[in-house]
Amino acid sequence: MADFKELDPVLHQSLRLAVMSLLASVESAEFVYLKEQTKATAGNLSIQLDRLKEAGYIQIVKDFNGKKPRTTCSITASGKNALEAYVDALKTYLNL
Amino acid sequence: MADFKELDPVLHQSLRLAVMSLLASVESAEFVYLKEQTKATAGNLSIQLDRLKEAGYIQIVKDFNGKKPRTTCSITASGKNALEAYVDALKTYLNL
DNA sequence: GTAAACAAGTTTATGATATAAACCATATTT
DNA sequence: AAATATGGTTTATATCATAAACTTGTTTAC
Repeated sequence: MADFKELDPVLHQSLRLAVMSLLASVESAEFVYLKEQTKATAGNLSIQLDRLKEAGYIQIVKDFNGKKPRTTCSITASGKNALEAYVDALKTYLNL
Repeated sequence: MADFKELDPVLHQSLRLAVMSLLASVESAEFVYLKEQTKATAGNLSIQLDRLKEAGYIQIVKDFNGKKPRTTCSITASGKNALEAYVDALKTYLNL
């Protein structure tokens, strides 16, 4: 009877989920910070941030901090909703 | 701070997770039953059951029910442990 | 009694994904 | 002026997920 809901494939990936989890509780976070927290490689993080952006789950703003490039990410309303839905769906799989 | 643990790649897939979830709460279940409950195609289910078996998370017994082939699956102790560990790991991603 | 349809799976082929490794541009240090 | 560091992006490959086709045998319809 569990009626397994579809798990959003964008969120059902560990690095993207970790990023979303981090972004859910802050105003915004920089690439370097996300990289440290998730222990991801820069390449992988770069790609997964792109996918989250393509999905409309995060916003990415690029500017310069002095002379250094800076990539700042923040979760969107749509991203928050998707994350909540994902958690709900997961609950039907596990008994949480 | 969250310290994102590795998510067991065998369990971090919806059909396999659904199967494990179903098997966790029953003595055993047949292929056909799992197929109905998960709404998976037979081919996909066949392959994912193999992978769960390869991982040592389930046992598969094949026999005949009258004249029909029957495939019966049950979770192993190792599978139960892995599922618990997976759920724990997920909790560090989401705040459950 | 044989052709067609059904049941229970398995195998194959391909398209999508994840990730490491290589690369680029600029800045700083030696 | 090399070498190293910073902040990323691009590319190449190996793995994975899944649909579609196939297999083996059984039941039903003609």
